[in-house]
Amino acid sequence: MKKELPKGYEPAQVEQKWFDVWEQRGDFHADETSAKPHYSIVIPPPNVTGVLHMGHALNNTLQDILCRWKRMTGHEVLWMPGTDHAGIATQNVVEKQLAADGKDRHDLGRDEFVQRVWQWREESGGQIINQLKRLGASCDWQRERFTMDEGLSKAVREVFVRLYEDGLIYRANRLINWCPRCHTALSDLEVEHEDKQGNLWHLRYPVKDSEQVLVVATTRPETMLGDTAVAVNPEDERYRELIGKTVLLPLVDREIPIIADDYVDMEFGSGAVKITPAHDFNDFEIGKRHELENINVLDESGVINENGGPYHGQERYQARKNVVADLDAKGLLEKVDDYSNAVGECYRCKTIIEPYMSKQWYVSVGPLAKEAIKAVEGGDTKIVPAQWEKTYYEWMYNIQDWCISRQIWWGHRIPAWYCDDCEAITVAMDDATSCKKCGSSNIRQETDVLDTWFSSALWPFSTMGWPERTETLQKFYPTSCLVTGFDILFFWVARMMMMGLKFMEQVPFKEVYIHALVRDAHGQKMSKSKGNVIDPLTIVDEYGADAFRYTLCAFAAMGRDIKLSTERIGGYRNFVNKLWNASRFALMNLEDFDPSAESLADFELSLADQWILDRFAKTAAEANQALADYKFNDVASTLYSFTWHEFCDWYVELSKQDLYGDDANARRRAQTVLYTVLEGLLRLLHPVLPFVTEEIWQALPGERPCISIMQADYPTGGIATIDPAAVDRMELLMEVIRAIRNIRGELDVPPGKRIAVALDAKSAASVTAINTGQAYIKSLARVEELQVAVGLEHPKQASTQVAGDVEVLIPLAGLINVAEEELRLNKEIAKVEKDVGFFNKKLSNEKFVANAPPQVLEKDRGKLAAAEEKLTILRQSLDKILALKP
RNA sequence: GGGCGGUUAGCUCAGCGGGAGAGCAUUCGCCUCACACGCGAAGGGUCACUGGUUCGAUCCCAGUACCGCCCA
Repeated sequence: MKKELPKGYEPAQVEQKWFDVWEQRGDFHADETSAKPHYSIVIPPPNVTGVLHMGHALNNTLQDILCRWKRMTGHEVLWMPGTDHAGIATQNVVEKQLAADGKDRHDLGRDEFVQRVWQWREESGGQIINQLKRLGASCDWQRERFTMDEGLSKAVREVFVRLYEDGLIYRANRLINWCPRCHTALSDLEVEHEDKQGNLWHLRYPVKDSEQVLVVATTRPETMLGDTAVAVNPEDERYRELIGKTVLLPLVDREIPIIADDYVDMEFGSGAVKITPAHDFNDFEIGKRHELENINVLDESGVINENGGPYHGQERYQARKNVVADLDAKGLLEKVDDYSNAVGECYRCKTIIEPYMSKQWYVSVGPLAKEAIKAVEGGDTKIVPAQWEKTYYEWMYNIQDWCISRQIWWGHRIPAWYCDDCEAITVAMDDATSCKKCGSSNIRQETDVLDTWFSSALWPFSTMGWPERTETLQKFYPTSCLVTGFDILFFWVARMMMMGLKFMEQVPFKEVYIHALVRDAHGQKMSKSKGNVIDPLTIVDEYGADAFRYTLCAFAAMGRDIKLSTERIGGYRNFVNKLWNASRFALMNLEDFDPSAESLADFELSLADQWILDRFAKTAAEANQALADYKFNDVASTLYSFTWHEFCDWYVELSKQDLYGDDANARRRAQTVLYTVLEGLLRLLHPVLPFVTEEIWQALPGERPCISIMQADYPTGGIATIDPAAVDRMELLMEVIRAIRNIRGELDVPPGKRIAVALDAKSAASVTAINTGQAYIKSLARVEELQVAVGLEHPKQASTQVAGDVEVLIPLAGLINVAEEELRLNKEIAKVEKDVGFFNKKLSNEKFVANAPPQVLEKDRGKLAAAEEKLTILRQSLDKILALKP
């Protein structure tokens, strides 16, 4: 498959082509009967309504890097994909469609509405799956699951029934968070708190049989319609006389007691608080303590109900205005302050929630949390970075029972039946037809569905076929790793821990890697309303999936948010192109090369060969370590600098001598090394850059050992025996080349001009090294004539630079401006003087010499000696230059 | 109110006990036969502040200031 690669890398067709091949061939499929060690990850299932955003892109790129890496290191990899039915979010989408036709879900009825949602899902749900594929996600797509699948629904029901039977699921009438728009209860986690600028109204409540008024402050004056007490602190001298008396609640003319409770903060406002047990969580607790009545004044849409007297039928904020106006008219409004406080909003529709009395289903999470805490403490599950463990514990220790019922239609309907004859509840695996207690068939099923997060809590085992004891579960559970953002640590990770331990009796994952959130270039959270959203697919179109993946990998440093800028992505696009062009260079020079006919061991490797092979070995080792440690940014930077600054900048240039020269053996040797390093480099890069590496790898000469690069072995270290002394010699040569280039650059010697260079080496070893590598110097530093010897006679007028123990001399002879050379030398001397001063000071410190470890001391002494020698040479050169001046 | 994180080159960020790093941006020189999405060279930082530990602190500890996030 020899072919000419285009001059610039064009990602679009390459990506599409390879993804189709991989998927159709089943390259991502996990085999549960494989004897290889397993590695498994379950995808955090995106909402079926979701469109790919930066968070998904980061999350899935990291998972894909891990999966591809593990696949190449001999593991049987299962990356389990799927989507979440996203109860409220999905129901909202379909309700919006209905609203466009002037209908609501009640016009359709429950069955038809649910049918309609399924239909929506068939037609337009799950587009995010195709978007993930565009990123190159190597999930086992044949196994794609959906939380409302038959199998997963069965798991949900099994879990519900067993928790109920164990007494861990119960019903209770409590205050819950209610979304007046979605018409459903929400768990505490589903409420987002946002600071809002509002008011604090100070209301006057007349004390009965007295001229006195009690002033109470509130941010929600309309709730006064449901007040059932006024509370003061028992220690508060101001009100001691009033405790036990009553006030006459204005507007509704209800008599309510003045009570004493420690909860009341004497410092806040007037020190007297209105108590509305049915509409405030704190008040609810106080109400319980004092056996106060709960008067609910709202209906499920946030409209004042019949308990609100004259305000009946008014929407809550309209009622607020009216209540305030009416109180003001009666002289009962003391004052209004500006006040900002945290307001709870529905996480799905941003409507301000109301604390609302209602009967809901709960999971008693205490016993489950206990196990989940133990599992992390005992190290069965490791959280990376470890700082998140603290957050995890904090939440687990303070966990509240989980409200799992939702008053919507899209979701897993709670498998409980109420008997109209005896009022017993029947909870069963199979749909009940009669009451378990009295046998009556006069029963009806609970209309509520379960919280979406209930089913996702089971994801790691439900997707593998639980409650059956499947082969998949046996092979791949517990999963190896979970990759997720910290925003769903509680929603999802904590609950998977609880459910996994309860039902599988094993942790759901051995490690949890928590990555950062992606923000815009200024650190702002990306949101539609701010208009700062960068669409991942647009990025993929513009820069290619590989470049985008590399960017995310490079940004994914632990413990910090990611500020994404398109400039950076452009930089990695250039990187991919660089790799592409280096490969083009290689392919052009490997046309007559047959890798199966050559072996590295057959050649006497050049200095450059040994150097690059040494660097490759170290790079491979570093990459593996960084991947094992989830240090994705280290992976990216290690591979970047090897590819660009070592392989391209140096080795490719160095190899040209041999590739273009007359020595056929040298050419074959260089071809072998070039091929070997490039081929290995492609494998090293493949987890991050799957598309471009496959494309190039397949274009390399010779036969491939396997059908796709993704099945090839991941390099872990050396591929040839290297003489460390050869590597040192190469590095000296490179230093000499840099020294010559420095002079050329600083003194504006035209790049095309070939010059003469004299090298005065201080050791025979250096002379040998330079003689061996003189072709490199001539080529890379554009040198015409090269002289080298120990104690070489210096040209009369020369520009000087020092490289190791080699004095680099470029004869001035009309080339160089004396004044500029003086300037350059002075600059260099100043630098080295600073070094000498630094080390002198350090080494003359007796305490340092007495206390520092010997290696440090020795190293510093060596550095001082080198710097001093360099300084001497430079000063001598300066003297010579000055002597030239008129 | 409780907790966590951040403050390093103009910008975005690595590093986290032994002479300050990268990418982008900047300056200079180059269309050198893989690549101008490129090549070579260069400039640029009291590592927020104040103390402490140490022979030695950007790095460890304490405090201050300012940003950001999570939970109530």
